[in-house]
Amino acid sequence: MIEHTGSGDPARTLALLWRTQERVSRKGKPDLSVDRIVRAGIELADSDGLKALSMRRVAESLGVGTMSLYTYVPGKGELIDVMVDTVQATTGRETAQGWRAHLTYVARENLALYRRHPWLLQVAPSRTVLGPQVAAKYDFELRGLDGIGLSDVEMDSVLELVLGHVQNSARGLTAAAVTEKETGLTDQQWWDAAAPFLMTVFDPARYPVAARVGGAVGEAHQSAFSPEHSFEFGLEMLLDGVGRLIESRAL
Amino acid sequence: MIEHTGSGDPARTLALLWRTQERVSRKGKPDLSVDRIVRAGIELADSDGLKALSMRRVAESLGVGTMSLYTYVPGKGELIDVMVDTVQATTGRETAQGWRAHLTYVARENLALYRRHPWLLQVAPSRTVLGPQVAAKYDFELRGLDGIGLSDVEMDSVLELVLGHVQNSARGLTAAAVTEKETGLTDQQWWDAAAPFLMTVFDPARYPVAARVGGAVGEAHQSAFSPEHSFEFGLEMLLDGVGRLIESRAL
DNA sequence: CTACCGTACCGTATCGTGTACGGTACAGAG
DNA sequence: CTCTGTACCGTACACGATACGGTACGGTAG
Repeated sequence: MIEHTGSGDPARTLALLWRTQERVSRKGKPDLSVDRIVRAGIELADSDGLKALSMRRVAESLGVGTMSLYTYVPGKGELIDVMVDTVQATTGRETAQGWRAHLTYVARENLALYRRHPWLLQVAPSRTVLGPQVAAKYDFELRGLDGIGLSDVEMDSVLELVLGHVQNSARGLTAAAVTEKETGLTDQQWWDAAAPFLMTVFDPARYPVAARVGGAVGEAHQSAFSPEHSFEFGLEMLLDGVGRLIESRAL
Repeated sequence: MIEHTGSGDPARTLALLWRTQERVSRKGKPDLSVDRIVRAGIELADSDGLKALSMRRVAESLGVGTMSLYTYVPGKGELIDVMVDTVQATTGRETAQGWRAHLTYVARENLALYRRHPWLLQVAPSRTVLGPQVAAKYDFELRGLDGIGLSDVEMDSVLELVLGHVQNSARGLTAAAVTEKETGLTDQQWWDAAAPFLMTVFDPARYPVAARVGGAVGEAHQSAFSPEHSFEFGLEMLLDGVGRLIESRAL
């Protein structure tokens, strides 16, 4: 289940993200607000996953009617957009010495973000959410790459590459937990149910390398060691490549 | 919208993937079949996206009632699983000289696969679909990394890293098209609608680097050059890192 | 040839979505 | 007190997946 966001008018979405509406509201007593709704949405998604996020459930958790939400938020897509932007603010902004330490820090912070909010992986990254928190984070992350010889486009490409790797790693790290909640089946249970059947059908003669490697990976996975190591190992490789690029630009 | 797959019994799903059921069916005249259903599903997803894939629409395109599908397929999740497995068979299997050429070939083939079937990006990669085509592809892709000094787990990690990069690149490359279909808005239209508002709110003083780099990336994007280049550039970096690893293992 | 029965197919119903529309009730202004 | 704008919500609709209980027919047993 990949959720698409921001259904309609971009200007409307942006106004919401940047809170431009100046909700004066003399009349009536608004006990609801965009922030309360967004907070409730984040809580719900954190605990039960994106699939469980419905307007009805958000409204219930706030003790209001479903349609009341639409006074503050144009629709579900936009709500998710604001949730995404809001959550970016929780990443750290420490300045590190040098681009390599900076990118390592950025990678770790983003990985932690995905761990706190696994549902971010379920949101389709189709059109970037251009909210204030996203902008601030983007600015911070680029700042550590500024003035070391890379072009603007290269800075963006490098950052994108690192963040992409983080996202892949996050998938590996949180997949088990998310899938377990989604399907109600432990990885172990799933394997136990699948294994006997696979035995009869997965011919090691037809797939010799896959069988051997798959087996080894399965064993390594049980020691719960592989995903973290894979993250660090991939990051090192990337940074080495980036280092070479920077050196070539510095000449 | 990320679609989750394979709802229920793993054994049932695997039996479906490997076509173990031996549908003898003396009685009645089955003009329907798993393959026909899967083909229809792939066609529908190719042209209209995963979001448009509903049991009703698949049934309609086959000229049968919705519930008839359930005679052959346990549910929508399992249908998607079979679709995913089926589509893997279309990737090339040419043997290349050396691991670097092999990985480059594998990366390109996978990128092409995503281009042919963008909906693959919308399927949650939660639990690998262990079908015959996936197994065959995995085996082929690993074979080119066998016997060059890497451990089994390392072989898998390297492959995963490359495929992850391909997936990220595929997102960049196809995002525009998919999002356009999903939202009915061109990137250009979206920007035109968003730009005037962003001007008023996106303070270059607050986000100096982001503003500069974002602008440059936007311009580069218009020349439709960046994503392909980003794919190649990232791949080179990864392969350099892998080369270093292999050298260190060869000692 | 008839009776039977297993199976392919499907009509209907249930429950869950997002959200459009038309109220209702209340707070503040005149 | 009247008027009006707004916060909130009840209901309805158009989808979605899929459980359940038929129906109709082809092959087989007698």
